[in-house]
Amino acid sequence: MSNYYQVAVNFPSLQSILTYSYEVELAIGDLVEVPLGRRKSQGVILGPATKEQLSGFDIKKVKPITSSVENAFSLNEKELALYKWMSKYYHYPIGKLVFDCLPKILKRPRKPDFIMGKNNDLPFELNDVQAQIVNDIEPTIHKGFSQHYVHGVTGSGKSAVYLSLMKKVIDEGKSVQFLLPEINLTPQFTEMFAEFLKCNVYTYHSGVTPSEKYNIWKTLNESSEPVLVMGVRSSIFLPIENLGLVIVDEEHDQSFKQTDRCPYNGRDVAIKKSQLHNCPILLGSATPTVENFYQFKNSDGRTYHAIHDRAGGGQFPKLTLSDTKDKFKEKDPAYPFLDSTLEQIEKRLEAGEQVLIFINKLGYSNFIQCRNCAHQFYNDACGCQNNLRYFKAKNCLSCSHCDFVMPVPDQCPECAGISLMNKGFGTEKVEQVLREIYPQYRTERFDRDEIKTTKDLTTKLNRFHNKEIDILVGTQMLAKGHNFRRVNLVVILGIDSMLNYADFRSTEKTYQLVEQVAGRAGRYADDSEVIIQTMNTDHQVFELIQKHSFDEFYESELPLRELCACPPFSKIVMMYFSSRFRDRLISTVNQVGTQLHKVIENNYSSVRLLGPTPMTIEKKANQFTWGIMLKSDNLNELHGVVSTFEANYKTISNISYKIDVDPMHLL
DNA sequence: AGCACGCCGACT
DNA sequence: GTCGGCGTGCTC
Repeated sequence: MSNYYQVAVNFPSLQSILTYSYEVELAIGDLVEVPLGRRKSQGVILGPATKEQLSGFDIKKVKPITSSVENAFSLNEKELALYKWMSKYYHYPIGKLVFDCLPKILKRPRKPDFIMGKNNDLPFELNDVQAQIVNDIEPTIHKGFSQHYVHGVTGSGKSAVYLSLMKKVIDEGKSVQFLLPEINLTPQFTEMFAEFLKCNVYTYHSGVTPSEKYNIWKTLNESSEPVLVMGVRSSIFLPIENLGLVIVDEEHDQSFKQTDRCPYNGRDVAIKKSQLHNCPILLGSATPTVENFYQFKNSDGRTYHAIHDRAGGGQFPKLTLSDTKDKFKEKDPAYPFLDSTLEQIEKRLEAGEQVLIFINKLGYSNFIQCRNCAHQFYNDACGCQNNLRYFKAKNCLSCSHCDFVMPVPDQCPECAGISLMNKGFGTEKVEQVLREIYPQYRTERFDRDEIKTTKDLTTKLNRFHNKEIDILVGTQMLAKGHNFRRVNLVVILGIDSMLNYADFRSTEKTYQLVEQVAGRAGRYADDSEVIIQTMNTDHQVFELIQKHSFDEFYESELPLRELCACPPFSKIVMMYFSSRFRDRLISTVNQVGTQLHKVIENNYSSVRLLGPTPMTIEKKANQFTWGIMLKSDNLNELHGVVSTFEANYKTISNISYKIDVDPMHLL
């Protein structure tokens, strides 16, 4: 007599749950190998198949499970519950989700590397504010699920709060999951925690090999010893027994959102996970997302804590806005620097200090153009409509949306003119300009082009710390987590493109960037400065940052969000449709649009539909993409619309779609 | 997603 | 003739 099971199979269809039989009894969560068509696939047992499920189709079609996976590899109840929740919330097939998130299964697990905690006593006393926060949160450790927020300026000592709470949890024999962005996961940070905790500390990030990841999974799966797991978003899928506390540091960070496959937000999955494990979660940031600021200040069952001052009494840098309107021409040798900015840079360099320059663009210029016929270079290969960026050292033009690269031609392909001009600037140009103006100082770059590996990163940072570099020109890579003792001046260039970006979060993102950048400077001096060159000197966000009144930015942003029915006042789902054929795509999205309008009208009247509209870059890598936006303050109705769509949508060849719940970027 | 089937164009 | 392009359809 064989048993019938519902198996979530690793294949990307909405109906990824199929029925299989097996002679031996299997448990829920067991991983198995199953025949799928003419090939094999992996699956996870969701449960026994009921009579109704079996009566739905010809029972003779049910195939037997090939084998259960070796080493009794099995998901526990809580892991499965988390995957089930994600599958529903993100409208993503469960079978594919599980095998996307799980490390690759290997034959023979070994003991993974970890740092042994030293359990030393904390060598510091918490200050009053920190102690108050710990005292407020500590009693909740025993009381099941609860949510807490620490909003602390850079340098305010959030880590001391984390550490104190972690120590208490670990000492009680429970485990801690600590989520943070890749860039903040430094060995020093990890070792600092290990120094004071009575448990093994595991780190989990992109540098950890697949076999090591599997070993960590397996070790945690088989042990219930208290551990600290410090990891990036995907570490949330590690099975941790006896979880006592979850911490998400830098909660606002974009890198918690996965962009490929299932577009989940690790922070939100972490909240769900702590709910399933019935333990508290602590989010922290110097620049909270507007959503969480609102949630934690306004709803029951959540606590919000603020640290307004830097721990050592350090000062905040002065913010200077320098107006670039009509100030310079692009052939000016100092472009894109204002004279006043250069004066300040010089002053700092002469005093033996170092300087940081931020630009959120790579390369030498945004694009090049023929002086004679105004010809511009586009990406003809994949049809991206945007200009190709110019990289001077590599002498090439490259597309920022795909991997297309072409050499710079000697003459204009239109008119054979030989003079090409540069428009806009990036890190490479800024580096060159500074090297020309200050040959006596060492200027280097810190961006994705220059830093390819973690080794490059540490080498560059060490050289900067050792003052082998005077001026560091970098992208956002440089804005996170680092402290530089000799830096008291930071210059921000090209922020206008961020501010003017058509996204309801553009002000928030600008605010976060400036605050984070300001956090890099002047932790150790009292005359530090951040200079922002901008054409929007009168933008309110700068005024609010200048005043350094902690909450005012949020208070000013909320009414705007309410007015446009944006988060936190509504939830958003984006539906993207892509195809190589523009006409087929447009007729499909229009059809879907009209049908969804009817669905909304009949059953989900709280939902608003916007679009269909083409993506800002409509064609990318030979694929056209259009989007439909759904908004509602009623999450159930929003899910209802998406589910109705999924139930009724008939797959059309050459058209694919993707659902993004709680998107980070719109179009 | 794979993988096969099947239906058309252009090669030894 | 048949090799291979990819459009279509299915997976318990």
